[in-house]
Amino acid sequence: MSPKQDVSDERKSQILDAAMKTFAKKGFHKTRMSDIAESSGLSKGSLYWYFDSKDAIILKLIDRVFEFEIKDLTALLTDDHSAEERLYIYTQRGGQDIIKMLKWMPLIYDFLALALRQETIKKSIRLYYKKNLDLLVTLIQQGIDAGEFNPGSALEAAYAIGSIIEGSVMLWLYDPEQIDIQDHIKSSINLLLKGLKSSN
Amino acid sequence: MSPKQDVSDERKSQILDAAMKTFAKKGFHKTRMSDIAESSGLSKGSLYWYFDSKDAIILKLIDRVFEFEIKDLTALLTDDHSAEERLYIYTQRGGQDIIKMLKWMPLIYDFLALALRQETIKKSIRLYYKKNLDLLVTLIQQGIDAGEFNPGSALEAAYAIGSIIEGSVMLWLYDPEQIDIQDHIKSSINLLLKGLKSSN
DNA sequence: TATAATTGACTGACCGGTCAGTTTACCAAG
DNA sequence: CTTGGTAAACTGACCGGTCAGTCAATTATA
Repeated sequence: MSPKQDVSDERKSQILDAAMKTFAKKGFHKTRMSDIAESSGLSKGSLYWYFDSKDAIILKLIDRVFEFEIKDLTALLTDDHSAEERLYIYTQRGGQDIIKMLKWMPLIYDFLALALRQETIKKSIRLYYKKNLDLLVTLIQQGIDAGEFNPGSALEAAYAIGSIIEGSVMLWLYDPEQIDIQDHIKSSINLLLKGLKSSN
Repeated sequence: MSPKQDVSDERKSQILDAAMKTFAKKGFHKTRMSDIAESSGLSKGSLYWYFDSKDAIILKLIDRVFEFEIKDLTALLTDDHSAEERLYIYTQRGGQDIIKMLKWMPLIYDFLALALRQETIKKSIRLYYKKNLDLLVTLIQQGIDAGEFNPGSALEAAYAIGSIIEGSVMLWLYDPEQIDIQDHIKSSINLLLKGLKSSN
């Protein structure tokens, strides 16, 4: 029997929360282990009780951020709206998620930059995109099968929609005041859907 | 009269070239001033003769990378192809440029991450996007005026196209083997153009 | 000969990681 | 309900490597 109840899960997430905040504000390099310690309410020594190194914290955080929460999205595949409506729902949800993530975006870009240099991290991100695209492909294929969309490559259309969402985030991030990202995604997708549905 | 001919421009670009290579490979933090010195063929002391600090080198490099080379693109606005053809030319050129830039992408993502934390850098990037979008808006408006495209917001369509290009790069970067970015951009733009031209 | 350009050994601040020691939580024996 | 034993949890002063930046000395050029 352990002489104490296990608090390690709680501590670990305490540390990760603190690290996430500090990394987002200052970036990886400028964040000191002592900053994380202070912000987590623990001591530097304790950080090393729960994590092997600063890098280990970063890696764990990447997993956490790109952990794929697709559960409520997969429900979209079986509900009874039209494919077009479901695509809208998908993109609107995406937009909302992104707005919620605004304060973490600097951190996410640190991760993306890191990923371009480290194959392991690249893989998690690839997986993340892949799962999103797969869902889109299925959704669009359903629309094609139902005669709602023109026949054509569902994959290509999915890439187009995925690109629009990713790219919109990019443009928005550097000018969040100017741009209403929800509107912008919506009108872009609208144009695209016209293309998907048009008869010529 | 200066007793020597001025070599400072040459040295500066020597240093910036070396820094760009090393930063792209290792990232800002892991790059040592001695690395840049070695790669530039100069000594560490000389770096400080031409630049005040490591940060100064980074800032200068950002200017250089996002320096907007729009000259040959503005020519597009006045040539005699159809708006649609000119849009294709624009996006194909974009694709080509991006492929050329592949090896610099990690560096560019470092910049983008930095920009989200530093207002000055953010401004250069905002300007970069703005100039691109302005050109697109003009191009599309010409298409609308010529009756080639449906009337509608040229700005919205420009955002859509801009997003597609940016987003395509994003998806491609993390899976460059799988994706042919030129094809992907082309088919996405195609779908969008169908939307722009469709009558319903 | 004057000055611009260059060098690289050196310095000192900084910080990731360590560890000897302390506290806490829990349990079993008295 | 003590008390004492035990191991987990926690602490922060400290260590040692690292590296941006300096500068006295040297070399090249006009």
